[in-house]
Amino acid sequence: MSRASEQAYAKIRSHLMSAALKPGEQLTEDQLAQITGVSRTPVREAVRRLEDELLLVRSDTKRLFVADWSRDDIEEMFALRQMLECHAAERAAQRLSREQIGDLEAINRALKAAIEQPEPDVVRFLEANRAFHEVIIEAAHSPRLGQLLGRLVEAPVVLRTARTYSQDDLRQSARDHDELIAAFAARDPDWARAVMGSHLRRAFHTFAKTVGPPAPRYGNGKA
Amino acid sequence: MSRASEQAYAKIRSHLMSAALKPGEQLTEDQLAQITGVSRTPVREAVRRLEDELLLVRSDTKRLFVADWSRDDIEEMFALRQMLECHAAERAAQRLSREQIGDLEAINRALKAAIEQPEPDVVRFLEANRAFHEVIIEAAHSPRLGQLLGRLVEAPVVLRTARTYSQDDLRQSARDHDELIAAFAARDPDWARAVMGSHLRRAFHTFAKTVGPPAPRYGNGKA
DNA sequence: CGCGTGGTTATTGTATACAAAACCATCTCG
DNA sequence: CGAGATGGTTTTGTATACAATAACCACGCG
Repeated sequence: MSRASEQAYAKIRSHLMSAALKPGEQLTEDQLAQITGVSRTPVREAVRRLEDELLLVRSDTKRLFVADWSRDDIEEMFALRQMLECHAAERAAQRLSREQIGDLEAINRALKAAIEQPEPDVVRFLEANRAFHEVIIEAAHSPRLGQLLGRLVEAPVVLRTARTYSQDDLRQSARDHDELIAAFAARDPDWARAVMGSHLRRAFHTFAKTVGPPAPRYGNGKA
Repeated sequence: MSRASEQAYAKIRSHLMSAALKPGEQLTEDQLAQITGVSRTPVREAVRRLEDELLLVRSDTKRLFVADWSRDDIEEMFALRQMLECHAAERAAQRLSREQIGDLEAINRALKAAIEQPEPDVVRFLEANRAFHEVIIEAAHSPRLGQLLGRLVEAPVVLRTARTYSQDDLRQSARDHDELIAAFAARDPDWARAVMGSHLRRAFHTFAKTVGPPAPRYGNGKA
């Protein structure tokens, strides 16, 4: 993307991450233009992208708001992500090159290094985690699959950066990654799929704990 | 979406369907502005949408082209669609209201009516087919799932409207729909998923026959 | 004769001014 | 007192002019 609109995108996104812009808050294009230092035209471009990624939403009458993900939204998102990313893992197991498997090992070493400190470096962890999954999606050789996943993966992470991760949770993720690498090395698609499935499902529950209780089976708070 | 950009979107799309704009052809924003009768600003908006739907693509240096779907692209798309829409069928089986099941029956009657003529009305068939699947996705109650599917479903259909459908193929589709309705009425998610799976996989093969032979397992024509 | 190189044109990206639509407070009239 | 109309204000949508960048082409050099 071009310079100004890319810059606008990055800047708005970082404001969302830092919670300078809060879920539910209304935004105007002018306001974002001021924040980003470019005119409304590239801002509109950036906003469209962020809408696609579900970080921003529009009301019925075109007013712009910071997205506010409910627990149900997050569960739905994880279910879809699990479906797609299990598929990716299965394909990747049949396609990963030796080099790519080596890359995954290196990334996971970096991820472990970020954990094993007096105070785990969550930012580095998240970055390594993202890179790990990206290699897998890349290796799946399904461009549209990558595109669809790009939409889903970032949003809840970005909007809830404040959440706390226990060191045990992080370590379990690293172990999952180790097992995924083993499945890939064995070229076993079924194994890879199964590990990815439990990896993501656990990640969901870990994530959900910090958000709130599940919605009741029938009826809801609004009724 | 707003008036001008919506109009631009619809007009460009119909040009793609009528093959007035051919796969691989380069486009300029000015040219599209002339065709649609609005300025470049809403055209850019429309183009973004069409890029999202993979009907248009950009070269590495931002040049715009009509997308040209290969057989492999179409197969990939159908695989993703199958994964997502089977999920939708499963959820829909647990959630469809009596009214919605009635709607499906009505839509499928209309679909059959479009087929059972001396010369099947393919346009009406496609429209009924789209409506049928839409009810299911709606009933799945998963807004993001609907959003993802919206991306995938239209593109190849639009870009290959010229294809010919045999009356037998169309009849088989109608029968699949009948069985889906039966599965929904029985509230059997497994059954619904299975029928949807074979329905779409058959649709892919039907579609693929008109496109070309599968790519060889190793190597390709380019080498 | 091939290939870089500079200038020229075509195309996309950005800013800005204006138009249309939505919002909101207030007033009017039943 | 309240429902709904009304006008001013805010916000989004569109057109247009200009800036930046990429493609093109012709020319000269090795």
